[in-house]
Amino acid sequence: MHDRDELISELGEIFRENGFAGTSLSEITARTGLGKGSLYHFFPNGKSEMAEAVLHNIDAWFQENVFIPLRESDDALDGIDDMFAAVNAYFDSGNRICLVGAFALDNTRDQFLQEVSTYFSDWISALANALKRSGFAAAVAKSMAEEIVLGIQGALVLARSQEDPKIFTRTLKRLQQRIAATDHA
Amino acid sequence: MHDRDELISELGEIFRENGFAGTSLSEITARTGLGKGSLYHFFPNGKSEMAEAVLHNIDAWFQENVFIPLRESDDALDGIDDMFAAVNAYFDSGNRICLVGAFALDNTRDQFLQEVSTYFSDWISALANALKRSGFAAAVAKSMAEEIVLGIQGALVLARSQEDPKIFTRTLKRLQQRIAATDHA
DNA sequence: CGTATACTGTACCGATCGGTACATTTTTTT
DNA sequence: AAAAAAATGTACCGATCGGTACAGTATACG
Repeated sequence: MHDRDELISELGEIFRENGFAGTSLSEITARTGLGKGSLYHFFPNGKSEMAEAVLHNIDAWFQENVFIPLRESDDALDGIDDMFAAVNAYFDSGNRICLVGAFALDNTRDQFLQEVSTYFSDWISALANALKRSGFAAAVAKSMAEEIVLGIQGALVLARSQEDPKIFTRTLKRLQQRIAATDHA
Repeated sequence: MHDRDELISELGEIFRENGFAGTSLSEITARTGLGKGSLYHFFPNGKSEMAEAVLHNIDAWFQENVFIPLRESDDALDGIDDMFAAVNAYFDSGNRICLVGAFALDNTRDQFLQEVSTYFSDWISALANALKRSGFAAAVAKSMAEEIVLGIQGALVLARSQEDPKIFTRTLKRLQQRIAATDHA
């Protein structure tokens, strides 16, 4: 494991596969090659601090690659296009789930409530902002943003259930298409 | 615990809250009031047989209350309306998650691949069938059905992440609305 | 160089894990 | 009532859980 960032993203993959409760320290030591000594040196609070770090990394990635472009791109529609491209890359064209969404579903959520909650609310508000800037009325923008974010989450669930990542990519296309097809007031 | 059915639905709630990996036998004995002796009498294969039973019960409920009405209602649009009502009731207006969707996200899926996979494919195909009967072209019906099922799953994720069940109910309304608003070929 | 600091491996902890064995109790059947 | 079957409580199993202690090693820095 080269650096801390690489370690944290490997931790993320482990949590994605097994869930938080389903991830054991022994799997972490096996997959990362790090002994408990090292692990607890980097994360004195153990498993939950590791998950915090992973969530923080995810947040930072989305801030940089999705939320800020959405809010600050000169052309709002360009920012939205960039979002779809970034999201498609991040979720590996439907082969990778959303860890935050997975955490949200069971009582893991309660342990990371702040992170889980703001991840989605930031996303929706950044996207609504871009839609508004692109000409939609505020209420319409808010509603569309919610629909898009939720559509992405649902597509990830369905894609995995069917072992068919194309469900995700075609959903992304449909959502993107609908923005273009909708009246820009 | 009156009967086996009541036991199985309590098991379902426990799995919903904790996930499969996060559910311990000790929590099950505490919540159901049944000792290990009884539990292993009813489910000789332990936790995974309990989950199988829960998934089977869910499937039976959806078959009866959703899939069959969708396929066999005299008026296809009535069947679809019934689906939305049944789904809203089942997911307790956004206060209850979809266990199958939750299982789909992590490696729990692999242990129940058949059940997870057919739950969604049955749902989509039954809904697509009703949409087709109501006048949509086959390809459109298939696409709409996928969009609706995935929208429901995404809404459950988002609602829980925000502790706001209204996200679910308003998504249901929007999806239902869109069927009416779309050209019936 | 020497010394402080960062990192790591190993042994160990009590608690809990899922599961088994089996005798006892309760219920059903005759 | 007697016998059979279903259901249950308890004690116990080895394995693994997350976490700690700490000595040892590597690395950075003066």
